[in-house]
Amino acid sequence: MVDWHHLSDGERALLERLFWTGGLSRGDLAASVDFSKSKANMAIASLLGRELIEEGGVQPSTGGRRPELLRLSHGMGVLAAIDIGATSIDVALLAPDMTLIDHRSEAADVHAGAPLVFARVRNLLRQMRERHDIAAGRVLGIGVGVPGPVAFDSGMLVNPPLLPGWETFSIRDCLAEEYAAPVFVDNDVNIMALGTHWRLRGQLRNFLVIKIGTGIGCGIICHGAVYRGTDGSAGDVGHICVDPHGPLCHCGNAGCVEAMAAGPAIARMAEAAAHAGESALLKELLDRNGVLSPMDLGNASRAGDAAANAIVQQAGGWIGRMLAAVVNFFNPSHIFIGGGVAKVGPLFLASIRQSVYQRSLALSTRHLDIQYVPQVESAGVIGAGVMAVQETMLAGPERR
Amino acid sequence: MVDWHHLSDGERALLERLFWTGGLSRGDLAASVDFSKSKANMAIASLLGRELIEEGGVQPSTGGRRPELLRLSHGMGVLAAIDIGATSIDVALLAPDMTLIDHRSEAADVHAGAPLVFARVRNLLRQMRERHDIAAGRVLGIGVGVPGPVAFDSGMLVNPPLLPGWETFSIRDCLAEEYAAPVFVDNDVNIMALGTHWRLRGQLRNFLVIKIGTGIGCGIICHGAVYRGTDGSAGDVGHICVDPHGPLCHCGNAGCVEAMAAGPAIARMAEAAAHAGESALLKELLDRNGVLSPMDLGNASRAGDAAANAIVQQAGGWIGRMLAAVVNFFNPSHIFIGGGVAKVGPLFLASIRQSVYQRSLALSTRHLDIQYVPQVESAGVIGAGVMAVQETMLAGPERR
DNA sequence: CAAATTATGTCCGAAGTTGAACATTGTCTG
DNA sequence: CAGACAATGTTCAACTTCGGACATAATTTG
Repeated sequence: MVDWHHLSDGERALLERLFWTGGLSRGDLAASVDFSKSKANMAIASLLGRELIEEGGVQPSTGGRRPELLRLSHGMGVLAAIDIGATSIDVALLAPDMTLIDHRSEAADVHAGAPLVFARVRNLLRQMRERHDIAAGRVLGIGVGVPGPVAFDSGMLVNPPLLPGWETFSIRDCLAEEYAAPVFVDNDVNIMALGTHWRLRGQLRNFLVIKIGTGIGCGIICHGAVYRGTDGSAGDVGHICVDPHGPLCHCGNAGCVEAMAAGPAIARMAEAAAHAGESALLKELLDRNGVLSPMDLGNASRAGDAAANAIVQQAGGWIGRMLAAVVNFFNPSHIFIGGGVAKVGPLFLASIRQSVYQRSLALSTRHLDIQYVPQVESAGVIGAGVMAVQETMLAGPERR
Repeated sequence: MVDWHHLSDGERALLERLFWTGGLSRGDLAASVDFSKSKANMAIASLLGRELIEEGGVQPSTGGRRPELLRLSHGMGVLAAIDIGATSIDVALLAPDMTLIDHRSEAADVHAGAPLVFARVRNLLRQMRERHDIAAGRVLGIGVGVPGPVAFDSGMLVNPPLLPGWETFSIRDCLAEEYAAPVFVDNDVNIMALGTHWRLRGQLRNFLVIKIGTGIGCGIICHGAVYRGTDGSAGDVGHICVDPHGPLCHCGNAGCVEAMAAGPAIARMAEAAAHAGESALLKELLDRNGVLSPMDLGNASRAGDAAANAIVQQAGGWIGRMLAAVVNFFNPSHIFIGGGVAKVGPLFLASIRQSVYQRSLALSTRHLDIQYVPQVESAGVIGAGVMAVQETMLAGPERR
């Protein structure tokens, strides 16, 4: 395997720039890290010699000699990315520039327990490696996203409501049996935020990624880095109270957004509307499937169904109330909304926007942009891959 | 004047450590910035030669030669600190180690307008300088705290509710007429947070300082630095809604904490209780002064007055609801509560604590410490002084 | 008081950094 | 298509910085 340890600070800085920009010419690279041409070239030569970076073809000229693109070398190794969802597992192998080598998404029941789920994960990874002829030793780092609170340093889950029993299972140790590479575990929203951060090329300094599904979580990028808080539980916005007189939440308090506007709450409202005969369309969808999903509600909403629209607007309004509090406190430049419930469509986003802009201070919303997470397939595994690269290659040795 | 410009990165790092620690021996200093002894000694010699630092006496031995303390030299210059309150102005001169050279606190009416207020500020500063024989040129930096939202880069106020008309006045330009030193302006809560951060020697990474007075504001220290948000309005927690069915706030929305638990709301509740005959003690205090202050309410509460206690608990409960939302989102290690309303006493703090712990997630409150700001006189001007030092001496040249 | 301990000061070969000259490879113009 | 021009890549001798070894200094301990 290529030796990517023992990097000097300068070399690491170059790798970091290449990772975030996707590729630069020697001149641009030197300028972007404020190195002299000679210093930069020395480090570049060292990295080229060790095959950590490679030349990636000449770019169009801007009036003189054409610059030669430098980029992270595919030969240096691969990253393994694992994204555990409430009902699915995604496993992928990625090159250091975050291009997908292989990707499998499968339905899975997390209630089967962590050992079974990770036995499957390891199987999938092994199959992928064999298909592409990649030895276990060539895996440089492993990133894992899980739908629950994680103590980042230990990599252990802490009282995960959706993953009962997982708090005693060490994902790190399980994967260490097969891989020497370091394993980093974080919750799915931080992963999503990190992936978004990378896709935006690290341009934004302070933004939020909200994931609305069975629960509601929030990934925070602050000063350009993932913010995890003191106990790693920052961004747990699902239990922010938006109505003291609201319904009781399973957490014991009343009026949590999660109890009023997350997937289950929305489905319940839709089913109630269907039973009450407020919407023939929802009734029809309910009778067909036995349950109503956010997608069903979205279809009804897009078809102009009045009852569906009312539910979507109400849910968006509650989310907006919660976000208004967060915006007043954090003053982010952007909020990206993702998760299953985001699929209910444009009216949901519009309702959230209206509610936030109405309730937040003018100064905080002057430049605030609220939009859906730019959906790409495999967003989860890319975020996990970014974390793996960051923590293994780009962090100082003290983090390894 | 001493030349403190043109510092190398290494020298700046040493100064920064000395500023935050208050003084270190050569060995400790070298270790704390991870320099070799030779490198550190070279920089130390340079700084000593330019009289930016000085030797401050030997410390007790720990078994061998006694270490010689190094500290920022008083001779390098002074900082000017200005803290504008709603009804008072504080002006001070500080040494680089944040010891007070002189300090004046005066009542002032900010409604008289910024030009008049700052004419007085300049007068006070000039008097102080003359008394201590300090030329204007020896002022290294000026820090200003104001009770309203500030665009940090421009130093201008933005739609300040408490300071009408101030948004067109440039504090920076006004002081530049007399001082060549750079001027930094920030809102009073950030200043308070920065001062607290310095008093705790920069130990805490993520914490909040809540100021409850006429309004409610919050200073945020995130990743060890003041977090101001995208538009500089981060921490504006006063208009977080804690009860959608609550009373109308002057901001146009219903149920803002500020409308339910800040100084005016508490006074109103206390006066209502007095008029309703619920408390003889409050009635007596009201009759004596015509109004009721947080201090009056605190005295009644400490005397065991039931009506006063009920009000204090109610207000603390609302503050706690707001903080619970913020804690779920931000997961700080500490929350410090200050401002005039903090004077109502221990029951207020207890009510806040109870409300927060009840409504926040267990994981977030496991290590959470909520207490009053460790009150020292002149906390405001010290915070402003810390900002001045940080932004002038310790920030890279690109910030100046 | 000798030996051990701790802190500080100095030196020098090794390693890193730099700017500027030089080399290379392209475009553009007449 | 020659020659001017422009951007990029490479080399090198002068210069700066570094880290460890060694020397010195002040105390405590036995």
